[in-house]
Amino acid sequence: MKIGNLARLTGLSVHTIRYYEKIGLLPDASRDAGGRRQYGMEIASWLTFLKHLKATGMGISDMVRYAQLRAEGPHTATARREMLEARQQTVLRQIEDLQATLPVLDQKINFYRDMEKAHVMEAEHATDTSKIPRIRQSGKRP
Amino acid sequence: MKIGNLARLTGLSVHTIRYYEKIGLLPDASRDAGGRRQYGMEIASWLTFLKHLKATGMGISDMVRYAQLRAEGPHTATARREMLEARQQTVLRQIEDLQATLPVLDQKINFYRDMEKAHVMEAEHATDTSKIPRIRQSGKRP
DNA sequence: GCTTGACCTAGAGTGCACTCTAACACTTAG
DNA sequence: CTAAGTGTTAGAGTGCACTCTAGGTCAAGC
Repeated sequence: MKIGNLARLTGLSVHTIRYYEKIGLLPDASRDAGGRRQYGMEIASWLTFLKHLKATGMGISDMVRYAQLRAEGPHTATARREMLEARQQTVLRQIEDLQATLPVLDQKINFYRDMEKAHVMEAEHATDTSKIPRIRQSGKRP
Repeated sequence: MKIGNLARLTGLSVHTIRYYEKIGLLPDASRDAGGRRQYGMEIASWLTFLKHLKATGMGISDMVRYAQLRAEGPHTATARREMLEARQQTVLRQIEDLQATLPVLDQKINFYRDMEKAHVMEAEHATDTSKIPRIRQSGKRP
């Protein structure tokens, strides 16, 4: 597989794949006769896993560290497991932090709803629409 | 309240507060006789709300837009509510995305656990420790 | 034979959100 | 009176993660 193909497959840009190789996230690719990078499927799954790590908020430098451990062989299994367990914890904390923002947003949204209602009532009063019966909209009219 | 005090109160740096003013996240502060910024408590709660917006992943430019709407007055209530509702949706999506990474991490962690177990067993076999009874550690010994 | 398109390199540029520097002004405690 | 501390400005610098440019090579189809 050539680099453009891998890019299409993974959703990364060709530029990004070369950049990942340069910083050590990908092993130096083998080359064809013309010097072009040749990839196998295992690189696609490695990139997919990297995308998952990225989705956890892991930074490039940690991902490089993980890639180095992986390259060192099976005796780094424990170190890698510990990195992933640490990630688990940060993901859980991130979820908590995001969840904590929801009530804040909710409260403000309701505050604005009240503001809008008051604004409408004020307008109604100002133009004396209080005696004009409100039109009830029920169901959909296309 | 002077800027250093506000910084301590909100956990932001003095630099950041001035930067926020420059880009329009904070109204231009009133100054004392010596030209120093003077703040009231309402700025502290505004900054706290901005921190919540930041925690939702909102970028600076959107926060500036929100601040501008706020400065324009109550007739922008609807626009502001819509911004916050959009935020709600992105927060929910972010939570989902993070939750989706958890099984991936779990799987890999278990994979490494198995790898570690296999590694230990291999080592035991190599050094023929199979007949040496394992020491059971129960409770704590300081 | 020539054009097209995919690939190559080194290195420069981008956008975000700060973060810091230099050089100076003012206030307050000892 | 002076030193420490806090404030001021314009503008430069930082770190991250790409993203793009210039100038080239190479293979395949017409």
